This record gives sequence, C-alpha cells and structure tokens, in this order.
Amino acid sequence: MAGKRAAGPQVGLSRERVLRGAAAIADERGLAALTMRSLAEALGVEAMSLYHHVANKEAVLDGLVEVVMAEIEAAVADLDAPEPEDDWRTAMRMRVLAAREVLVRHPWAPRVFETRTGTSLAVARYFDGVLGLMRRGGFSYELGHRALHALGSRALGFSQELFEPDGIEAPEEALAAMAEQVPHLVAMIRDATHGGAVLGWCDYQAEFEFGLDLILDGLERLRTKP
Amino acid sequence: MAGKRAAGPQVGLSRERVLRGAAAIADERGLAALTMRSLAEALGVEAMSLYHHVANKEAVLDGLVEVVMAEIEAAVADLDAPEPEDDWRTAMRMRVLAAREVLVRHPWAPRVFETRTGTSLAVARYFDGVLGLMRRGGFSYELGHRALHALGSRALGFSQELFEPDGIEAPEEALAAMAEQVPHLVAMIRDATHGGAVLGWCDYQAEFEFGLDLILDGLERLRTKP
DNA sequence: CTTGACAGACTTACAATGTAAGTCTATCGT
DNA sequence: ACGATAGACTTACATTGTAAGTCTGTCAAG
Repeated sequence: MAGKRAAGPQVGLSRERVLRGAAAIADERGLAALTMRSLAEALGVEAMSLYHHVANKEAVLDGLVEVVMAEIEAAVADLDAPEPEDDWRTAMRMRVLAAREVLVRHPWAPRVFETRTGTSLAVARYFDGVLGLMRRGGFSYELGHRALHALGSRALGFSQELFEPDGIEAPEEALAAMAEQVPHLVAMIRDATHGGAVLGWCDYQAEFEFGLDLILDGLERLRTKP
Repeated sequence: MAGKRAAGPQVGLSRERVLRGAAAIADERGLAALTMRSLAEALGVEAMSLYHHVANKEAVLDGLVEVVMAEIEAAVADLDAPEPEDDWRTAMRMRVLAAREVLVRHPWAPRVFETRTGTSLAVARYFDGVLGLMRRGGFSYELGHRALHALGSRALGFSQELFEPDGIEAPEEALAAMAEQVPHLVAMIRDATHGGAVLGWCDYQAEFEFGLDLILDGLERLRTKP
C-alpha cells in the first residue's frame, strides 16, 4: 500500500488529473475530440501512460460522469434552500436548477450519461438525495418512486430536446418554404414573433422551468390528495 | 434521369436497402456493431459500395432516424383515436404510446436521435402533427409551444432514464451493503417489495404513462383555465 | 450488332483510434 | 548498496471510416 508519492521523472499523473483533463477537452473542443492520444497530449504524456490510471476509455467516460456529479453535488450543497419539511417544492426546484447550471457548462454531459450502461454510484447517490428530499416533504415511497421516473433526466437539469424550434434565420421566405411541410410549426413561429426576428425567440431556460413546474405541480397535487 | 434498373451483376443496392440493413443490424447486434463493413457484409457487398447510396456513415445514422420516424408515422396513422376536438388528451395519449411501441422495438433509437445535430425533417413533421393535434384540441400556439418543450422526447415515446432502479438481484445482503450509500433508495425498494424478489419490480411502461399523464393533466388544466 | 457512356460494383491504401505487450528508469524500503 | 516496483515510454496491431481509382455489365444511339 504505497501512499501518494511522486514517482517517475515528473509530476506524475493520477486518476484525478486524467479525468479533469478529459473534462477540459470535452468542454473546449467537444466530446469527439476526446481521444486517448489527445488526452495524453494535453497532460504532457504518452497515450499508454493513461492506462496506469484508468482501465480504458470507457472508464474515462465513467469518470466524466463522476466529475459532473461531483460538481452538481457541490452546487447543491452550496444552496440556501428551504427545509423540505417547510417547502419541498422550492427546495426541489432550486436543486434541479442548480444541477442545470452545471449541465449547461458541460453540454456533452447528457450524451455521456446516456451511453453509460448501468447506473453509476454517483448518479444513484444524487437520486437518493432527491428521494430523501421528497420523503422529508411528505411523499410516500411509492409516490417518490413514481416522481423519480416522471422527472427522469429533468431531475439532473436537462430535458432531451429532440426538436430545436429555433436556430433558423427564418426570413419570411424561408417560413413560406417550410409551410407546406410543417404548417403548424410555421404558424406557431409566426404567431410568436408576429413577423419580427425569429432568432432566439425560444427561451430554453424558461421552457425548462415551465416543464419542471408542470411536473412539480402535478406531484404536489398527488401528494396532498392521493 | 435513369429510372430504376438493376445495374451491376446482382440485385443492386439502394438507399432503402442500405438503411433497412442498418436498422436490422442495430436491432440484432446493437448500435456498436453497425459499421460500414458489417453493414456491407450483411448486404452481400463491399463496404465502399455503400457510398454510392449514402454520403457517409453520418448519413446512415440520419437515415436511421427517418426509418424510425416512418415506422412511427405508420403506427400513428393506423390508430383509431378520437378526434382531438372531442378528446385531445386521449388522442395525444394514444399517439405517444403508439410511438413508444416503435421505440421499444429499437432501443438504439434514442441514442441515435440524440447524436443528430439539427432537427431532421421527419422529426419536425412529427412534432408538427403533435402541435396540430393540440391546436384542434383548443390550445393556443403559445401553450402548444410550451407543451412541446414540456413533453420533449416523451412525445416520441421515450423518457431518458438515467437511473435504473431495477436490474439488481438484491438479496437482503446486497441491499444492506448499499444502505450506507443510498439509504432512501434502499428503503424505497424494501417498501415496494417488502422483502420479496426485487427483479423487475419496476414497471417502466406504467411509469412512463404516469409521467405522461402528469404532464397531460397539467396541460389540460392550463388549457381550460389560463 | 457495335459502341461508348455510365451506374454501380470492387480493390487498394491510408489516417485515426483503442489498446496489448514489452522496455526503461527513478525512487524507496531493506 | 540494491533489488523491487510504480509509472512512464516504445512499438505494434486490429478496427474503423473513407479517399481514389479500376472494372464490368447494361442500355441507348448509330
């Protein structure tokens, strides 16, 4: 059992440094740019050296989940939220939005989460905290369980947007061209912007909160009158 | 403009056949097994021949989205749902559950959806249909828009489950070992199974419907009293 | 029937990636 | 002083996507 020592010619890697480096690359250059070689280079080392600290690339991705979850747990711990016994709804809302801030800083995180098979301990612990919050807020285990499913990834601050309504320049002609294929969407955009610029008309943060509140409201109703 | 002709020594490929083959491989052997070479082999052809019908592998994945969406549209068309004017909630529910049946047949689909950048026309058309349904059900464009966001991937029949509560053998000892790390989850499982077997105690279909109904109920409330 | 254009298959080749296997060296406990 | 060892490096290879070029069977025009 050697403690920690700086073996080798230089500072020495560590699982910590490897994972931090991986997160940095994903943040700066995207998930596709994260290869064992690019990661090694960023750490001033050869690719194979990484394998002394992580089993393989899958383990790096698993580690990224831990990194993100640690940031989320830290953000949640910093929160000055009400006691769930007094106001579980606000406590939950703040927790989820704190998690969301972390996720927004790491746009690659949802994709990494999704490709992990099996639940990581870090994720399980987070959901355990969510469930504990609901328990303190007066939920039965049964309703708490359903609530975890209903929230899904939203509990961690992201919703799977399969369909991005904005990002279009959408001058009137472009809309007209689309009107045949997707008439209702086009009408919706026209209605929302009444002829003005479309870029950025869709406020994702607001929409996320809307969906979250819809679920929380529903849960609260079930909690009080089952 | 040559019409359709069987050029070459054999039956001849086509974009159609390539995409169907790709879906078959993903279904049978998983998404990771889908390579240009494996796909070619399955079609009795060399890898490079595929490039006469698809631009590159990304295009194959784009095509998979189309394949899935076509199946969903077909399932939706077969539905014997009420007119949205009479009962939008049931019409929507049936539509989403029909989509879900397709998605369940293609477990790789969510991952493919998520990695596509930009919205495909097929997906946009689907959401256009959802929005149209809501319009006929009495939604404003504004509420319809928010509803699309609130539903998110659920409109297509899947929820991002980051956390899989089952899949554990969970004899009492295993639970005891986890109790330190995730006490609430363990208590929840104990409560739900009161000592019995844990395997498969979690009914994903039922949980999906619960979450869906929670959202639909919330939307209905907003629709009738804004 | 000949011929030539071309769609659509095949062959070859290469760069990028993950990683198995083995080597080298500085540090530490004895 | 010295052997063990952690942790770096080197080499090598299988898999993948795909660029570039070749070959061949079919069809339309002469």
